[in-house]
Amino acid sequence: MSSPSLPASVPATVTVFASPTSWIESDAVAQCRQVAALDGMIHVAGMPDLHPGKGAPIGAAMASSVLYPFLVGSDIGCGIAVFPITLKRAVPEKLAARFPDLDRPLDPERDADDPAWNVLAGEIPAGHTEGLGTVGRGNHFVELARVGSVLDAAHAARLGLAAGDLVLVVHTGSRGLGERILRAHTERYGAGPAPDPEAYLARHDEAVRWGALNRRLLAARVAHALGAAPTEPIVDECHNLVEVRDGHYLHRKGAAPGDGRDVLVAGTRGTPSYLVAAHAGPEANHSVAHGAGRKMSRGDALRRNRVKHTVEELRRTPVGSLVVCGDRQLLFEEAPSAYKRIEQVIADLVEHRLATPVVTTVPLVTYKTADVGVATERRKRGRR
DNA sequence: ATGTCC
Repeated sequence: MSSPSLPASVPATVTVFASPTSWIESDAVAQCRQVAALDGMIHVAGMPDLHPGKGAPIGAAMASSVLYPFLVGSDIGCGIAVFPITLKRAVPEKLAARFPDLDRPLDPERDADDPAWNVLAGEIPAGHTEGLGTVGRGNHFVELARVGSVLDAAHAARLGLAAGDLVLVVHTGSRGLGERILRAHTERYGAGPAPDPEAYLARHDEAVRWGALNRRLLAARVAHALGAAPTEPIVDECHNLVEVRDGHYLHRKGAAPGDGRDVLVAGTRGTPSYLVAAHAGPEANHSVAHGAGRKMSRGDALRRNRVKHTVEELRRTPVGSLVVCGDRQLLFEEAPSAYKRIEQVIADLVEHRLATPVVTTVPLVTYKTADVGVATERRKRGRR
């Protein structure tokens, strides 16, 4: 019995999980269609935080019979983890000053006696020590937050969370390692598929493990600096990776695994985040959103927010939290107004039955990059 | 996103 096979020219299906009132840039949808036209592509699922990326959309899960490294991008293994933390008092002003320098890597030899190494079980993946224990730039952060609303009491209790509890939220990835892995591919094959998927996946898996280790090291560094005990994460999902699933390659770029996992969907540095129970099916490529999603490009955000906001109001947010960020440009690029409303993203996930909110986390202190002195900042920027 | 383009 011969089964009818589709001609290779038929593009994959594209589904975007956002309500009509949600703002999705047409450029991002166009990128989804471009991806759908790639050889071997089966289905593209756009999450409600969908926005344009460099060549490929961010906030998308893309299934194909062919592995395309560029669809995952350079920050292989990037993800968000949540660690419970116990502190006697949580005064943002006092705690912000105690955050360690998370731009300085942990050196296995020089910092051999750093207690953060206790989270290391086994070898450092790929033997890669460059940048280990650092947060990076862009949308990455380490945040001390307080559990705000409890929206699913039973599920929150299972996670050991109650209103008022403190958590560390860590968003970072594989730093230079993932970038090196993608570059090794693109130098030879550009945006083409991986000719040896197993070889790419072996290196990819190391970057995924490195990212997870990096999040643990960062949480341990902060816990120790704040006088608390390091803990295991209660949530840790990676949103840039390839998963081999149902005999296909499921690429996630800014999309978290949504099949029965708990996921922290990041808000902004000035609004709550949502911990959700995800239950996304095949139509959504088993994925959920990873955050609020950019509403403005970095360039637009810098231009608009430089005239709209003062540095002071971005460092002290509407929810009363502090942002540690010695880089003014990054502060403007990452301002809450550069992002979509997290409530709308969550509402879209709920409406499409992809996730159920469990708790909100409200920022107290968000670390972006070391807080340099004003004089140093002026020298760096070379003006005024 | 990134030891990135001065």
